[in-house]
Amino acid sequence: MAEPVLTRRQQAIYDYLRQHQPTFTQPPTLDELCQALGLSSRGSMHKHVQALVEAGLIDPMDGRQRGVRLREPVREQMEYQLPLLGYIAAGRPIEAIENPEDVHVPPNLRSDKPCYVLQVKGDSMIEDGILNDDWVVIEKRDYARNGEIVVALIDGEEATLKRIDQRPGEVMLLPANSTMEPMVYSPERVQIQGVLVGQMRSY
Amino acid sequence: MAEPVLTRRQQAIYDYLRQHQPTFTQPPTLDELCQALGLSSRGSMHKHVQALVEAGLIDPMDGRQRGVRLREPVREQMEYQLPLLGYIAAGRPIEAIENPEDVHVPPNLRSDKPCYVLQVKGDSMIEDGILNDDWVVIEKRDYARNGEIVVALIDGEEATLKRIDQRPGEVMLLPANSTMEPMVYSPERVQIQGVLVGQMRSY
DNA sequence: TAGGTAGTTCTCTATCCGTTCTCGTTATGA
DNA sequence: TCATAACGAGAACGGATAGAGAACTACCTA
Repeated sequence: MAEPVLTRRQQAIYDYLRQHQPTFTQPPTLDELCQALGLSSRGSMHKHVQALVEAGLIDPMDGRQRGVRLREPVREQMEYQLPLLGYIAAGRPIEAIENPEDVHVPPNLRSDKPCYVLQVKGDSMIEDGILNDDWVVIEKRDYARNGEIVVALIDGEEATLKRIDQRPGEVMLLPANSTMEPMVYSPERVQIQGVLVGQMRSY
Repeated sequence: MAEPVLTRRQQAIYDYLRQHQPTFTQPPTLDELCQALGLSSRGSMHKHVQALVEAGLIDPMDGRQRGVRLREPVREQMEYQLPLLGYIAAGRPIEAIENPEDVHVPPNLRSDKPCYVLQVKGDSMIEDGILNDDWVVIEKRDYARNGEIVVALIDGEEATLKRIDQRPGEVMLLPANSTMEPMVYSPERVQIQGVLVGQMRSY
């Protein structure tokens, strides 16, 4: 696809949306966008937004209110880079990297949802073919189906990469290492932070 | 394409664009280019830019404002692609794909030598974290150091992915699967086709 | 049912800026 | 000495970009 050619104003609006999207609780209205960028005409703003829709950077907002949504999936599909957020080791919090560098990830190793990369420390998933120092691609998600491998945060402080089995009243986190025992928690202690969608290793 | 023979001025403008492109938030206008290069006539600048367009170094700016964009070499994408040559399963020849498609491979999963990609069929390397359906990145090479994982062709017909141990008078191919036995051959029966440098898996 | 909110479409206007043109200067080589 | 190419200045034209504001529509809520 040819890269979209944006005018100055279109670029400014797009930049604003990308920069402020994380802080939005809901997408902005056209009037709010006008105020943020110093316009006074809703109609003019609409024209610019419409141009961004045609450039494929924003989802078409057919009449919907607060319908200005960045089109993440498609944009990142062409983008082969994901942030390497840190290291994950069983029993310790994710060790965050201060300056998340970007890692190349082939499109077939990720989903079309927002993803990030962690580097594995430890052997707790060794029998599932996930070794020490492997990179894992995680789809950002707060739920999982049984049998999926998830990044789980326990008591808000310990992060771990395990296969999950959710039953009424309890959650089991299953290592893939016969020297380790399954862990059982009450559901409210376990917070899912993402689901494994890809893995890479360098020799 | 005609070889680009640039005049002094054209070369100067092209150099300026290449040098300053990364710092642009938006492509420059002709007036801004004039100012940067010490001209005062937009029309003259336009003539030079037009020459660069005809030389194929700049995208045609059909009337667009701020349309002076360097034509990027399309090379970028190719750098991250390697051919998927086929499937490798212990004990059978590499099943070649008639039309080798290209697979995206991150630069840190390959070497700077020629490489290709195979898809693994079978469980013979499971204890080394290489599972059925994984992709492996292979550096094309006809020798290996002991302990490396190699693609080996036996008797010119059977290909297999194994860890190698070469001793005087014999070559051992070691599976990473406790249900399988090491294989021992005389050196002239074993031909090394490549060495494992990377691995990928999709969930 | 009325009124408010917010997206859509339209016209009008001003300015930016690419485009084309003419004209003059300088350097080079036959 | 003349033809030609490279270069530059400047003016005039017109399309591209931008913004304001009015009118309309769709939807939700009181």
